[in-house]
Order: sequence, then structure tokens, then C-alpha cells
Amino acid sequence: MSAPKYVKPTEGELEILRVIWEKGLASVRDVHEELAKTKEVGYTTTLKLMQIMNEKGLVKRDKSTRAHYYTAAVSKEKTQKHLVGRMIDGLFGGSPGQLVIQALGNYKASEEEIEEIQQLLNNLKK
Amino acid sequence: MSAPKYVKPTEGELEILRVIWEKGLASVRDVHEELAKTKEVGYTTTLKLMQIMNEKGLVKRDKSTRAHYYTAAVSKEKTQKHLVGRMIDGLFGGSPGQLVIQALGNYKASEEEIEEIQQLLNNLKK
DNA sequence: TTCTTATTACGAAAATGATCGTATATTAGT
DNA sequence: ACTAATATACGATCATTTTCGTAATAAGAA
Repeated sequence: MSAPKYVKPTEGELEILRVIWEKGLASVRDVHEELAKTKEVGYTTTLKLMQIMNEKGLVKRDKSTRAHYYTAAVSKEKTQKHLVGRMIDGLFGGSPGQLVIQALGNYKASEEEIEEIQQLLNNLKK
Repeated sequence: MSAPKYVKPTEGELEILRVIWEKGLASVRDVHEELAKTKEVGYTTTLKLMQIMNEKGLVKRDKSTRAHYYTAAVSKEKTQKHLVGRMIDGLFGGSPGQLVIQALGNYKASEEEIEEIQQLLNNLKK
């Protein structure tokens, strides 16, 4: 029994994961057409990347139909947590507060989210 | 007059920038010894990387002494802002609040920072 | 069936990043 | 001046990621 080692998605893989997270279930064509909206990329490039992601365990694949269908094998939340953690350690000296201050200072959060964050902070203080 | 294009530091370059940001002014040996504390790496590897960073404009170099001295050409804050922005756009659907909630939910901030964040939020609401 | 189209499989090239060995140059100590 | 130590320069190699061309395969239309 081997520990389920975390696999860090590359930039390109992350783009694909985003599409799959959004759609839930997606064929290569689905993903490719989404990516093609924002950048020039060949179909087989997307295909290859998704095949590699399958080997790495980032996605799962249903081969029962001709066009294979993919689902995410890693959750968006887990992935976010990992990458945020890396950023905190690598860029903010291990201090999550510094990251938060940077983010809130430079980028505008909605009123609702601000409320939500305040709630969260109140809970954390207890 | 060309716009000063943002250069995204690689992982390895970021490690070096962190050392330079901390020391303010650093020779290759300074940086290398710092890096060697946490990982196995050859001196000329660090040197090469710093030379590349100089070409890219990530650091500035004073060649007037035998051992060249490097300073950061990009500020820590600007770099943090860029990378945080990329993460917000790429992983949190453009919503800074979501990033903040993730960070605060998963990683423990200090009491002081929590206070600071609350202050900041109060100001943002007005 | 036969032809066309769409799909996966596969291999390899291209691009990028990281690593290090060796050559050359500079400095300081004797 | 000579030597040892230490610095930079540079090219080559290796690893990873991205890209895509081509072949094989499967499905549907005529």
C-alpha cells in the first residue's frame, strides 16, 4: 500500500483541470474547444496532455465509448490548498496572513465576500 | 520606448530572489551558502542561475569588485502581487475573496495578523 | 461495403529550466 | 614573482514540459 503522493499539476495541466472541474465530465474535444477560445493549440496537444494526466492520476478516464470521457481525480479544493500552501511557504515566509493582506490590498473583493471573511475571522479568534 | 515587460521568475529563480530580498545585497557565494542549507546544489549552478537572472532583468549586478554583488531588480511586493494575481485568476475564478477564504481556512494566521486583516477589511468596507 | 470523418495511440522534436564540468581570470598571501 | 584559492564565463548535458505529425482504429453516412 503506497501513500497517495501528491502530484503537482503543471501550468498546462492546470488549465485543463479548470475546464474539467467546471464541466464535471468532459471529452478531449470539449476541453480542447474551451482552451482554443483563449489560445492557439492543436487538438492532439490537448489529447496528449490529458493522456499524461491520466497516467499521473490527475484525471480518470472512461474508455467505454469511442470518445473517452474524463473526470477530475483531484479535487479543486485540495489542489487550491496545496498551491496556496506552496505560495505561503515560498513567497510569504510561511505566514498566511501576509498572503491575505497582499490579496485584499491589491485586488478588490466583493461586499459579500468581505462579510464572509469577517465572519470567518471572528470564528478563528475564539 | 518598450514597455517593461514582466518576467515571471522560475521556481529556482524565486529561491534566489528570496535570499537577495532578505540580504539586500549578496554575492553568489552568499546566496549559494544560503541555498545549500536546505538543498544540495553546486556553486556554479547557483552562479549560472544568477547570471541568467541578470540577463532577464530580475537582478542587477555590480561588477566592480571581483566577486560580483547582486541586488534585486524586481521588488518583493510587485512579485507577490503578480503571482497572487495569477493564482486568483487561474485558480479562483478571478475572486480574491475565495483565495483569502481558502488561505485562512487551511492555514493558521497569528493573532496579530488576524487583527490587522480585520482592520483592513473595515477600511475596505467604507 | 466503401468512403469519410473523428478519435486515440505513439513517437519524437522543440522549448524551457536546472545542473555541472572545465577553462580562464583575478586576487591575496608568501 | 609564484602559488593557492576563489571568482566568473561558457558550453554541454539532462530533465521536464509542451507541441504536433502520423498511424491505427472506430463509427457513421452513402
